[in-house]
Amino acid sequence: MRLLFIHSDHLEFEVTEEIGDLAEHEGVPLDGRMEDCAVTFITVESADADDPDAVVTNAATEIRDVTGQLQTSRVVLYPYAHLSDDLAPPDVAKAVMQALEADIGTDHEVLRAPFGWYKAFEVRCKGHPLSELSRHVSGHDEEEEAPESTADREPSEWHIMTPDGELHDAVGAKSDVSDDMQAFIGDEVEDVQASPGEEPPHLAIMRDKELVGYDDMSDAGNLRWYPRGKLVRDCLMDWVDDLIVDYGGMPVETPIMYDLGVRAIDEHAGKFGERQYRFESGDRRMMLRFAACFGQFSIMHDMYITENDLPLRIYEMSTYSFRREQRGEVVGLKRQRAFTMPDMHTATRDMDQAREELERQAKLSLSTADDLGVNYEPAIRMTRQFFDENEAWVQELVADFDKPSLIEVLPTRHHYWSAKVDFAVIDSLGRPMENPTVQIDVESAERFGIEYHAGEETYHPPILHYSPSGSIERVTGAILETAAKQEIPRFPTWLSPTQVRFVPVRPDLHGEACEVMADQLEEADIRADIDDRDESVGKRIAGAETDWVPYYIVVGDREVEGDTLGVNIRAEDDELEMTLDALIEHLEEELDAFPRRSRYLPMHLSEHPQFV
RNA sequence: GCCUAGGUAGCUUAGCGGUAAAGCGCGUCCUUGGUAAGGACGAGAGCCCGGGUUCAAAUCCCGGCCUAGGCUCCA
Repeated sequence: MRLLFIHSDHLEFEVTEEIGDLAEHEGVPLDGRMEDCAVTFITVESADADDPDAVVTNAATEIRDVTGQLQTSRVVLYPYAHLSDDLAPPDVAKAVMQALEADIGTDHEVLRAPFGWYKAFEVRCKGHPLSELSRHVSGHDEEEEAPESTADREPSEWHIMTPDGELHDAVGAKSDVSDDMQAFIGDEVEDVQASPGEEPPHLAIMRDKELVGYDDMSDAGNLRWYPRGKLVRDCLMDWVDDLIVDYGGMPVETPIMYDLGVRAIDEHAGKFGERQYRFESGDRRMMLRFAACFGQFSIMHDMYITENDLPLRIYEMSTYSFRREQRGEVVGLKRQRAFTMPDMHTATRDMDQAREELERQAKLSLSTADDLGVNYEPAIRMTRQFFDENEAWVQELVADFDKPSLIEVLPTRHHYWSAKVDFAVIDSLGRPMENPTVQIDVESAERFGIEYHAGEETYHPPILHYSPSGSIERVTGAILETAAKQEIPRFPTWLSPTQVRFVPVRPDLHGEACEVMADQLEEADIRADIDDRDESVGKRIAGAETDWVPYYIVVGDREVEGDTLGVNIRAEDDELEMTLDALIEHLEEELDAFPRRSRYLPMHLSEHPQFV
């Protein structure tokens, strides 16, 4: 709701013409005048329809605040549609105006102008500094969200469950768990602030290595990827796609924008308050998706699903999803306003199948930690009721993870999920980054009209939300944070923009030999380049080190004339004599399970432009 | 969104009322190199944007934007 206050010597109005069939005829005067009053022009907006009572209460508080400041007890409530372009339905607006009159009327003299009329009016503003004020009121801030906020919720119970099924007090168990889990407990349970004031190291790395940057011409939290970073990103996306298709997910692609005029969209979106990008397109109000739920639910809604189709797994790499996070929450690769999330939704027959799928999907994520070179700490969060009914299953889950797991038991359900598993990477400052997550959604099937058919009956399936890796940005961040903790910071070889680099001692004499070998590597789908810049050998080796090239080879007369190469293995800080074929064989083995992409930058470093 | 700190060359930073600096990168030349950075010279700056104070503002003040930290938030 928008409010415009004018502290006036007087206001006078009379109706001129009815607007459609909206006009109010009873309970309000069709003309009137009030002296020395706070004139309040009011626009009721679409979001107010979610909870009109709360909006009225909040608006009344604002009006009392203003009349208090203006030291007046006379108020004009004047419906005025022109303060916003996002109006509530007329019947809602009318009801809000009436309720507001009833509320304010208890301690003010109120003149309310009728809704649904063109009106002539005259107003004289007093002109002092406080005489013109505008306010924005919503149903959420003061009335709804605040009491719902975590601070006022009944606190969760926290435990550590060990793989043997024993439940321990979370804080008490700290001495028996890994450093990462200790940091996780510190952050989640004890509210410890790790490394306060320090900037996460991945920020410097993403710039220095020419991976990712900010763009001043866009909004905060919208990143741009340079070729080296784009290659890492694309490889990660290929990898997740392969993982999920192999698992049984069926890829789709769905729209990124949705019409807020559709009831289910508006209801669902309304729950997320201000955290969306919204815009007008022609005469439609649209929003950008904040996950792939909408599009995939829409597909499921339109499908004829039978019992035999379950579990039905619909998957999408959501380039992009948008969340207009608060400015202070947007940080580098940890949180953005536009991000890419692999998102799968699985419709299941019943809670038994939902639990079974959740377990398999969670295990799948956990098993990928080695591929990414990161460590995951598990957390299982659920309602008291879910835990009481499923304790044995939770024990089985933790035994399956084979890692002590953080257990959060929420006294009541606050979210759409009743149970949720997530995996956190602990960054180099000791702060958790939540990455993969899988949740059991017990609400959405009904809201979106998703059903499956079994015999004569139809049922709403429990639906799992699953992000097998977490957002691609956050995965990249987690890999960089993990690198920052390593003695020799590096990417896994399959993600390295350059996998093998040749350093010709004399580019004019040894460059050609390098090219022949680089071509041979590329034929085997290995990314190779040649540092042919006119720089000293020492400097170019330093370059291979700072570019985190996993394998690099100095090529001079000895190599050109001999059979073997001195291959520097960066991760091991070691040099091994081997033939090119042996190197290719070694890399084939190392890269076997991973996506292969060609170089994004020219083979010769002398041709690389500077992006940063 | 609120609070704190910062925004100076392509990058990282110094300067903090009085002629704008350094390192890296870039260009030219010398060096023709063997496992972590050879030398010389040179180009390159509406000092974030808009107002104000002052004889004089990158420097002080106010507002805005951006970045980070903290709070809150993370469906």
